[in-house]
Amino acid sequence: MTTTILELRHLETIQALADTGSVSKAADRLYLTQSALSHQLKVLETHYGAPLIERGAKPLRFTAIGQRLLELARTVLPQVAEARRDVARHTQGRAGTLRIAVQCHNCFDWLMPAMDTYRTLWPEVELDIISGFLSDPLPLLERAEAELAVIHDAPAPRDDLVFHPLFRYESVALMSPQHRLSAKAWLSPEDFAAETLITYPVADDMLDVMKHYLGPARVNPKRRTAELTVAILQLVASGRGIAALPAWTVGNYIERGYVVSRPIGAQGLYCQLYAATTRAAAQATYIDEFIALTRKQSLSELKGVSALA
Amino acid sequence: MTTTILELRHLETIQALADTGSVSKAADRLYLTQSALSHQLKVLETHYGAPLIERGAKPLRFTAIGQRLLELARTVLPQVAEARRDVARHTQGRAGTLRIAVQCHNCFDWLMPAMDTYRTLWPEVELDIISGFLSDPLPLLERAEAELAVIHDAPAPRDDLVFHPLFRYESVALMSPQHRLSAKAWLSPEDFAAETLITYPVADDMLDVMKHYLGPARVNPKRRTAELTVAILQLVASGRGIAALPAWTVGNYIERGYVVSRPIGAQGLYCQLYAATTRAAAQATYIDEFIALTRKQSLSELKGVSALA
DNA sequence: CTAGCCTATGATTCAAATTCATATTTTTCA
DNA sequence: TGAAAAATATGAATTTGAATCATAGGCTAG
Repeated sequence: MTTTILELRHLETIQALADTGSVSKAADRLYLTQSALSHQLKVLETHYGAPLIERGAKPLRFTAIGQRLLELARTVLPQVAEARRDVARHTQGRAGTLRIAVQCHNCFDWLMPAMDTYRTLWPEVELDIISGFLSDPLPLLERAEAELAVIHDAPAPRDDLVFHPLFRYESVALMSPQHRLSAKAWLSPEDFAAETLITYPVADDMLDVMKHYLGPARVNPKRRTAELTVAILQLVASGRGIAALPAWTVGNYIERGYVVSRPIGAQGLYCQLYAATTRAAAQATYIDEFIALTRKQSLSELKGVSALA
Repeated sequence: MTTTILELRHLETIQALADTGSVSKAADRLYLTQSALSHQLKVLETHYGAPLIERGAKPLRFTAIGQRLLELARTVLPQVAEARRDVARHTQGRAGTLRIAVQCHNCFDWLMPAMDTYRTLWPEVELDIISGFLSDPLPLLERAEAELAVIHDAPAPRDDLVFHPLFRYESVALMSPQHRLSAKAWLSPEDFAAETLITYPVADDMLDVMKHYLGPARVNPKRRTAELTVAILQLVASGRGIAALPAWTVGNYIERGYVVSRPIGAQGLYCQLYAATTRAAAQATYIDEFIALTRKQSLSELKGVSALA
């Protein structure tokens, strides 16, 4: 009778489809294969006897019934999420603390908006940022001085900690539009050698370019440091050197022609962010939700950011 | 991450649990086994680490988190149903006609309320009742003079028609409280033999007692007929004879002591109602929904009615 | 205490969702 | 336009997990 072929899973898919604009990207976000979503869609479409999306449309358009199901997803999924939170509040202890240890300057760019959203969902959770800019924040977790640590790259699996993938971003080289290197399609380690590299005043292993590109290539350019991103960009714009920053931090400046960006290496330099928690904390819904929310919000609002397996 | 263990299926289960007050009854309603629901519950409960229902409570009480999920089900499921209707309106032709052929007098008791509810959900569907009180309404389906026929008992499977189970009800014998047979716990065919049987003025094979009980026993009591249920009951109450009617039609009269009821046969006489449609009509969502709604509403509002496999 | 009803559970079966491998289509850019 | 890259579709294999079956355990009422 009321054979409910439709499940929440499908609504998640439809929402991801709308958010990402493509089947493959939606699959990434949902931690599924593209094939899985394609099959899911086919099941729904044969069930309804009509397509949900218009095949061969670049920004992915929904048909009328696709729209209607999307609307359903948009109203229903938040209600489900809210119920989940309420249930978690009942089953797990009342409130909780969430102290977040961050390594990198730029992380504030996405952490702050995510925290703002989170606060509306979990008002009772005490949120804190611990920013000593330590090169290794994991000991903070062990010593129970933080519940969550944002770290670069996937560390070796550990018994006591869990690593949750956040997202992947591209670090790009920045230079003034007049800079001689702007003629190149991408920068090699040698290109950096003769330049002044403008960075935050932190250790090398906290700088993506050094750790993953120039370090392995044994290139160590001259340095100049600035505390603030704007200061770095100002130095870059005035030709004092080149910098390397995550693509998302500089989108505006590039659009305005203030500076130009070039890939680091032929393939570009991609970096990965993970959230680390203790195994216990990973069980707590309020922490789990913070990670999921951060991930989702960052993926949809930051440029040049993509999902991570 | 946001591992949605919860699915619409679970919400359906929780709602059925609340509606029926027991796991087994809920299973019947959902066309699942009791075991299936028990397993479902266990999955949810181990996931949340807490029970959803209080074990060993007769009318089945929900825990706090069970309540919360029930609340979710009650808000979400209607939204999903509405979306389903909207999608059906898009994919299948605009409006539709639904002409219902009924065999039995009593069917109006549950058909009318169901039709009222249905009209609010599918206002564009033209609803009609065809009540010639024919003993076999199936030809009406074949001749496309009706879209749905309510019939007694499961007929032999046919290629061109689909039979949808509606529900099971008990037909009970009715007599005045002073009647000598009221001393018996249940009535045998012989008990009927010496009595006057008061019935609607229709053929024998449309009367449950005759068709399924007295007919096979070759008992053919004296008759007296009346058009209206109240008239039959009046005759019964005044000792002019006994009657046999579905339990749900006479609930009030029995409670007030106007008449008393006794099972027909030691096990009671149970009858089955089915909705028949053409195979094509069974595909149409608006017809399918009518059947589902009728079934559900009758099961929850009529006394002495139970689910049918 | 026993019969009857309801629920729980392990084992098995069955269905369905996902992945894998690959084909097909579409897009991009030289 | 052609070739490479990206995105999507699809059949088969695999894996997951949901339902049933068979049965045991509990509770209630007579």
